Amino acid sequence: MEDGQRMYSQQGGLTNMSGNVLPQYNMGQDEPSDQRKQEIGDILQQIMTITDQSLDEAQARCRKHTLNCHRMKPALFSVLCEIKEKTVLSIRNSQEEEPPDPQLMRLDNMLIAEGVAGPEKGGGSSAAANATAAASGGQPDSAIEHSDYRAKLAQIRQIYHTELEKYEQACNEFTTHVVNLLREQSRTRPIAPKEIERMVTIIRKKFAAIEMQLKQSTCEAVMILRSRFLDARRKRRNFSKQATELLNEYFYSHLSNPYPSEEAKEELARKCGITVSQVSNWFGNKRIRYKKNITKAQEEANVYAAKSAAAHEGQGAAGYNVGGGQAGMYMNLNGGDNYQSSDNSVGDNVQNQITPHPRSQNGSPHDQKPDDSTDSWCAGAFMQGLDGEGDNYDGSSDEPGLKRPKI
DNA sequence: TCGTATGATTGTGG
DNA sequence: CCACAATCATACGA
Repeated sequence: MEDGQRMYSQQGGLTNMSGNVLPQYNMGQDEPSDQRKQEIGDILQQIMTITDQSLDEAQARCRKHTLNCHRMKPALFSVLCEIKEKTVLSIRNSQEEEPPDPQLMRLDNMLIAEGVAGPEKGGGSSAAANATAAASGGQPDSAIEHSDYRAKLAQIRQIYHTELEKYEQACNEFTTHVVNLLREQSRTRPIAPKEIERMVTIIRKKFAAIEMQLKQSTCEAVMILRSRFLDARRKRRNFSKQATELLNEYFYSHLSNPYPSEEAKEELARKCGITVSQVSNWFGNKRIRYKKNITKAQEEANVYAAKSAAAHEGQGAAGYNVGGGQAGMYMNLNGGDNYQSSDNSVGDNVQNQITPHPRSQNGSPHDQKPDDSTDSWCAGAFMQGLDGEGDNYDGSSDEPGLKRPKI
């Protein structure tokens, strides 16, 4: 109470100061300034002391009413609002304008890209499907995983949207509540509409932070889902038999140069229902494993050669008769006794014999004759005859005999 | 359950 | 960026 009084006495100066301000608000124009000061002083005193008084409800209502009805009230209200704005609110004001959070943008982008936060429910769903398809390269093999993935993603999306809605609703409810409260209080406290607005933005910001957390955890969930379902390494699927067949056919029919061109890869990918990079992987693996175990591969080569021959019956299969003399040929290539025929132990010997494939491949394999150069990828000479132009396995190649590989 | 096959990834070199 | 080599992680058959 004493404090209040002291402050009040200090505010005498303020009153004077306000006296300078008040005319701006067009108040009390027709009254002598002394009287005005007196009245303002009264009101201020009431304000300063009102909180220290214990009032029963009736009393409080009565006082409130008196205050509210006072003709000086609106003007004082404005002044106090202004002072408040200049002191407290301006600090907040300075922090208000901030650039869009890059983190939030990242999260938003990801959620949209993953089809979680799509434009609409339907759109989101198709976006999710697209994302899935893009990630898989449209591989029909893993359709089950994809539907599973999509279901899980839809679940995440559902939770996300539900939560978002909840937050939004809560935010709106809370905002309304606060606004109402402030409006109510603005009858007795100097609360300008601007301040209410500001409070609303503060609330929205708080809820935006919560929303961001939701987005973050949603992103995490999607990432986990992705890694679980779309990490092909973890979910390795063998290609279909047919696909493997096609790839093997190509490989063995281009054995002297098993480097399909981009177009050939695309074609193979299309035929096999796999991606181009899978085709590349396949050929990469095939080449390396072929080299590592040539004898076995040879047998396989013969199988495919025989198949091709059968497929092209009547065209003469002489060119595929790589079986009989093959081992001998290879022995030749490897200097005979050096070669160890036991499984998986050919490693070093073979590795030393083969001619690494040079980087430069001029054109598609279809453009290359089996023996048009000596830089075969893998001692390819003994394969000659297997290699044809495309599927033209007519065996009519009258190329000269075997070439000795570079050793 | 174990060994092998196989598709994918990683690291390296050109 | 591509090919290769090594390696990983899973699929699959015995």
